[in-house]
Amino acid sequence: MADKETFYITTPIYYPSGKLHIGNAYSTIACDVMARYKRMKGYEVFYLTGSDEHGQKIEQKAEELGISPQTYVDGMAEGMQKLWKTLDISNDKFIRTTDPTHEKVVAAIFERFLEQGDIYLDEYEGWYSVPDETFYTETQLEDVERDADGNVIGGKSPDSGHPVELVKEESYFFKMSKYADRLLKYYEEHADFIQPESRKNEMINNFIKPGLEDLAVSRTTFSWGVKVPSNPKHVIYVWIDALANYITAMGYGTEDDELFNKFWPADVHMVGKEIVRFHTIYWPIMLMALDLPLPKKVFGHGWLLMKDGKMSKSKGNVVYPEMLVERYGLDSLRYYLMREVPFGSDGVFTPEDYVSRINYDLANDLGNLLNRTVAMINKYLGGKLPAYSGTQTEFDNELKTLADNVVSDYQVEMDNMQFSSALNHIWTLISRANKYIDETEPWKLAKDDSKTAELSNIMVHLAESLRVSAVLLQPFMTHSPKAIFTQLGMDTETAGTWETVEFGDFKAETQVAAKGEPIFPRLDAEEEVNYIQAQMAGGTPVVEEEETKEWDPEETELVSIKDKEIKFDAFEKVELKVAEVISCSKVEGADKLLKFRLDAGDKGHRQILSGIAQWYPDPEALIGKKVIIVANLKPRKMRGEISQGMILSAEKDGELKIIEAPTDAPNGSEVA
RNA sequence: CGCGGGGUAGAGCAGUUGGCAGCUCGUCGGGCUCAUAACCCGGAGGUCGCAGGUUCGAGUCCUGCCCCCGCAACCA
Repeated sequence: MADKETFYITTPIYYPSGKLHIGNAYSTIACDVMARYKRMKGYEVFYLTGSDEHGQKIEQKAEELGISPQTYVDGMAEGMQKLWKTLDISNDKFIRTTDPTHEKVVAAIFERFLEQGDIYLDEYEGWYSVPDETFYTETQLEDVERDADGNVIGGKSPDSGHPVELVKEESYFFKMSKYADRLLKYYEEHADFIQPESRKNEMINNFIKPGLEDLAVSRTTFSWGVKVPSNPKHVIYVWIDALANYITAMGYGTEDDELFNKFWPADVHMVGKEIVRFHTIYWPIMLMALDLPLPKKVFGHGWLLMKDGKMSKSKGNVVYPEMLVERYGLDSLRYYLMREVPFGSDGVFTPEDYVSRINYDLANDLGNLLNRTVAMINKYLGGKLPAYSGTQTEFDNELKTLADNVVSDYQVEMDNMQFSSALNHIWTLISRANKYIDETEPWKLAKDDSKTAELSNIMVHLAESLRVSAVLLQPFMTHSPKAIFTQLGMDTETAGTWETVEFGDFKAETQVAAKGEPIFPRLDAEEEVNYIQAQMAGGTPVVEEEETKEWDPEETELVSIKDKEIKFDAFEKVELKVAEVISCSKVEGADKLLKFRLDAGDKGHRQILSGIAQWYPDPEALIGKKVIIVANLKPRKMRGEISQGMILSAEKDGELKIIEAPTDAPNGSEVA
């Protein structure tokens, strides 16, 4: 007996610098659906997710909070795994880049690259952008400045536009260019390596054809990471560390590499479109250098956007999955995400869509179909359902034919990870079944005792439609399919297996549930839309009836936009001062910026730029007002003008209002 | 000429290799009574952003233009 076919699928490992939102849940659920589908079809599946826990940002974040980086990431990793549990994610392992075995293997991989000459040490002059914490190559820079001989003497970061400085730092480099030809050849020979197709051209045209630059793979500016064994002042930089998780998680490079041998190469790396580049260029090259087979597919999915653009806390449009699960159930969330967004392109979340989808698809079509079917079987047949015995009428034939088509169409879509389309197909069967009831009019047959056989046959066909739908829904929904089998009196094991996916495969008499509870209760659309919006806006739910209770401040749930509480000393570092507006005008050629001349008790006046022009069409009206500024913020240039601080404003829904200080507060007085 | 994604029914979207323009919701009308005020049928509603071109035939291919949205510019 041959071994089962294997299937190895991964999510990106998430960087734990904030609370996970619905977008992260989206990637992970998508992988989960795929993993469950493959398991159902008999594959031996390994599903990996995890967290990427090194780097400067983590180091800083932990410092701000006054805890060690390890303590910080421990907490974040725990939170992440709790969320995956809430979402019924069926991952086989959760890899952390701070796992000792991972760190050990990463260090060994690095040393091997060094020995092979793939990595070399150079005291390298690079163009470094401080705010981005990133080095750029000459070809990446924007607004490049050159001297008379054509040598580059300056430029701007392609990410933020900040001027870059020439920094001399010792760094290790990976010779990417060495492998470029082999990589292109791999692309050619494996047409579906990068999906969707459009991203492949983007990679080739933007990065490979212009010539791959060597990649800096170590840092000396921070220490939270894997040290280079032979030169411990260097920390291995993110990509070698992070990407290697896909093989270290399987035991590669250790004595226990059974999993690795069994499952590598990965069948699918699921990634967001922003990191396609690292997974389709650097990762394959690293694997070539390790002499390992390359993954079969990298799928770059789109983003789940909000109606007014990308999710952002200041816009008040962040949706957290926990809230949706708690109020509407997990299956609804998983269904919505997989149905609403055509996989590969971007999708939009709106509360209206969310509620509609639940009501129309889940409550009205699917839930109600089950409910009316079970009710009729009880009412007309005493709850007894005979075994399936083939099609009797033209209506039966049509229904069965459609079901057979759905089963095969479904597989095509699932294999291509077109989850939305797969669900679409399932719903054509559900709709057809609802129509079948109208066509066959069971309530008429019920009045005639001689028609019991006919009636039974109709009910069996309905039950089979529901059962097939439920089988196909199993990767998407972790509760409802079982509830459907149970209400129909079917054994959840035998009724749900892939072997019985065909219409008519389930052949047993059953006794249905005496009273079928609706599996998806219908929602009051208006009320629920309001509820979700209130949650998105920042959390104060619509409950107001607790007025009468005595006020206990300890019980108040403090609503904070930032993720973590800060200690007092972190706040103390910020210096706030009262300043008087001496003059104020729009910055020439800038839409949003106002330029303030301020008396903040300095030796002379200071200038601050603020992006609030939109709300103050008459800047001169601000002259003489007292404002509050952050006085010890590092000055930076904007639009060529220096800005020496920041003016505090109140923000709600993206609208800004300057906070004014009392008019009799002396200029320069500290706000404490 | 910064990069990228788009413009198809009132709204949100599908439209594979060019071959009668579709889906969901809404809307109007009808049917049914088993069911969660659910279900089923039918109608109305589209210059496929604009202008050219290729073709027997273009939403689809080619050329030019217009507009919108992300990102980056300027939001500390």
